[in-house]
Amino acid sequence: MKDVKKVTHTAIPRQSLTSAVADRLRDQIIRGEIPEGSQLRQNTIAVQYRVSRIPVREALRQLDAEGLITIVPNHGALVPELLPDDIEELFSIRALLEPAVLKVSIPRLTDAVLSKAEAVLGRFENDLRKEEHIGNWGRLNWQFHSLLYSGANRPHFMSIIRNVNHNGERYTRLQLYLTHGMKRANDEHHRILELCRKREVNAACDMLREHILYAGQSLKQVVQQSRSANAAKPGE
Amino acid sequence: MKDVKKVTHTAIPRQSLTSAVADRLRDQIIRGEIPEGSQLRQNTIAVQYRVSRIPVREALRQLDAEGLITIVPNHGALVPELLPDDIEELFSIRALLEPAVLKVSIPRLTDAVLSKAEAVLGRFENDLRKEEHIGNWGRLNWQFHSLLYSGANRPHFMSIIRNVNHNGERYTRLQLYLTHGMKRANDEHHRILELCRKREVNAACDMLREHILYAGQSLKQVVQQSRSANAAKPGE
DNA sequence: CCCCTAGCTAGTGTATACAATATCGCTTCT
DNA sequence: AGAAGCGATATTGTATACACTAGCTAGGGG
Repeated sequence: MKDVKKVTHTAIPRQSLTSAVADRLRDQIIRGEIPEGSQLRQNTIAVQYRVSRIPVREALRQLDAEGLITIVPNHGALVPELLPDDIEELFSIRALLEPAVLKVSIPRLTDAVLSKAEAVLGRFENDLRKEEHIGNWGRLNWQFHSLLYSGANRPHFMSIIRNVNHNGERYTRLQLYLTHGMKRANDEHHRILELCRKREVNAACDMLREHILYAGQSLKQVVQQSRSANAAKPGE
Repeated sequence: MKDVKKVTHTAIPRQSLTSAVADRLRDQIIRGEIPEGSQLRQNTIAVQYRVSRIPVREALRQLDAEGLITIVPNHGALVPELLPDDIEELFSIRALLEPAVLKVSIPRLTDAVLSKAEAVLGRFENDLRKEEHIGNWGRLNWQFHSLLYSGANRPHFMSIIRNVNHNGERYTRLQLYLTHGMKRANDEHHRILELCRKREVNAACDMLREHILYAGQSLKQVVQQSRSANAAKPGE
């Protein structure tokens, strides 16, 4: 009977409203549904989600610490603007941390994990064919990457990498329309996965680093172009 | 007259209670005044600081996102236990990120910054001689390191590095009693600073990496010993 | 006509009050 | 005596209410 309690406890992880609000806001920001520069009004969010402002405020504090929003005292929370320099920074952080984790992870990757990763790539390609529904590209991309790192058992690394990826994902949306970039990313994913299967640690890490750096470079270019285009016609 | 308003606005940056509470709690955790394993009772903290529980809760959310505490739903906030593996992880993150930032920073370091860093080392040695008052070693150490990186202008890097340093500082206290380690760290600081002055980028970055890795290694050893000693006499 | 200021309004910051949940000791039954 | 269930208490979670701040607009004075 003791087990029942434990099972229900893990089965129904009634998360606090704060966490729920944080998750949904994070998702909306990452997907670009809440665009950069937006003011996050506590009351508006509270009404939307049918909660009081307390959980909203706590969620905002958390997202601020994750780097997704910026809280200005007595001024509220903003989704910060995304500058090309930020992209370069975020992707160089990834290029440093992720290969280091992969290196430790590869020797401990099980076949189960590898085929899970393959399955994720399958779903990715499926979405890619449909052209539409690119909304969960970011989620699949993160699933793939984090699966590759799962053998390393490095929680601190993972927590940082996750945050940085989330921040980067905000930009990735822009690139989505460039099917070219996604196709290339997909090919690279397959080759990286293959190298992991063969346990070719150094080659896999090198390719991962290149993969990340290339994505950052091309993304930066897209954003720069998009910015200058917007600057040309500033009034919406 | 306009100026008056502006001046007072910048002069008295009345931070919110939430931020103030977060700062003081962070400090207490880093210094070890709140030891690992502690339960952070919202009410207790609120009474201590003469505030309501609202700012306390928000501060706790923030510290949780910074990795300094762990919030368990309906169970409160804990200062997590510090395991040797965590130390290794935290210091390898530093060893990856900080040299990368230093590399970009060195060419842009001004003489003013360099002498500021030197001054920090002076205060450090002063404290070292007095033997006591090692309480602000962590603060000085961080000042020195962040000064060296200040030329890079990499806010995302810095935010992560700051958090990781804070987490590591919790352990550093243990090593404080080993004056040997601190003396060595001080020497290394001087040599790193000298290399920065000479703009010998690669040498400085290499030495910084070694500096970090060595600190991590020796700290890990100390913690392991301390743990096994405590395990021998578990009942306090 | 412009500027400056006072008051109004929207929004954030904080406190108090209430609800839900967990913990621990006690009783009770076997 | 031991274990299971129940209840009292402490602690967290959430809502409502109030206080403070900032930004804007309209009105008055130079």
